[in-house]
Amino acid sequence: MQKIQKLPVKHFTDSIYYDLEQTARLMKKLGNQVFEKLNLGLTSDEYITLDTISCNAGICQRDLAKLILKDRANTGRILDTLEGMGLITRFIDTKNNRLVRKMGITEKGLKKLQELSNKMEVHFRNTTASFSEEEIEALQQSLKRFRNSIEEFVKMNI
Amino acid sequence: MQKIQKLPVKHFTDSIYYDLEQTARLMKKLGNQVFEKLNLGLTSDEYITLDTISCNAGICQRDLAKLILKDRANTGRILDTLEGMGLITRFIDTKNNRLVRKMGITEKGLKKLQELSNKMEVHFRNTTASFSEEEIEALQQSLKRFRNSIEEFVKMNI
DNA sequence: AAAAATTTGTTGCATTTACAACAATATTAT
DNA sequence: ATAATATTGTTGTAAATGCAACAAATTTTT
Repeated sequence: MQKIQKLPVKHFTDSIYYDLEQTARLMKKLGNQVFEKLNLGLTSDEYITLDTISCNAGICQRDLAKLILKDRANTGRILDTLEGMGLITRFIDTKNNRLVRKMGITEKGLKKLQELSNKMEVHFRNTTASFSEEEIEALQQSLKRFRNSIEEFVKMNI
Repeated sequence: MQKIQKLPVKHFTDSIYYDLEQTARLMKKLGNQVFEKLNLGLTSDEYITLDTISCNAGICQRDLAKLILKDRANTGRILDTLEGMGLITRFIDTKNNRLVRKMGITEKGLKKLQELSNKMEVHFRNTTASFSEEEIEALQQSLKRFRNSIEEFVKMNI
């Protein structure tokens, strides 16, 4: 007798899509609220971008866009802001024989990043207090597998 | 000796936030692309709303907003559209002695919903093919637990 | 009883976002 | 060699989103 695979989605609010989206939204909102409350001088998106640059030295804009989950246009705009604040520097370089704009974090940016990380540490510690490191790790692995399995079906225009 | 709990976040792209957001984004984009490709006459958000109404008869706008993950304003706008298409009806009722606008799906809406579900079935089946029902279920449970644990820290304004 | 706060939905606006079009350059195909 | 395609970043624009302000009604507080 053949095992019948039930459909993965019956109704939206029972689906994996709903759980994923709601959890992600909640996390994002929490981040935004913490940033607003602490009055740090950066939006959470700017902080995320700065952090990502700090551990991806010499990355180009397009590759950065993929990491921070924004399109090229908006990535450029965020970088304009960070550059204007003197937190990053941008320079022309080549990648695969093509001209690209690469960037790196400045001394000032590094200090800002350190400062913000310290200020936020305690706030974020609360949010995952009831989860062990292992549980979080397992969840991340599961999400990555899930993502990999659908990645091929999605046309990314970045 | 005390066990030292490592911080849950070192860098954004290594964090659970990143994995959640990227997975959710990918899923949403896939949904949008399928809807656009199949030319179904509804956006994916409208479909999701219609589906949610269909299994929550007599729900009011605010409660619906929480389910479809939009704020009250945008939920109202989506409902205007669906009502304009004749897929739902809206009526005044009371809830806790307060006047609210409730809604229900129409015959036409039900037919549309059925039609779209059939058309999309095959497309979504592919995307989770490499996952067993049990794995998906486990992931959903994990996400729900995670969500519950942070829910209290987030101020929802809906 | 009066005042303050809460619930619900709508309107308007400012921000964010996505997407297409473009320019410049390099690679690949014919 | 020429044309077609691909990569990268910017600009412009339309749509989506969130948020604050408002109105109407009810509940809670004083």
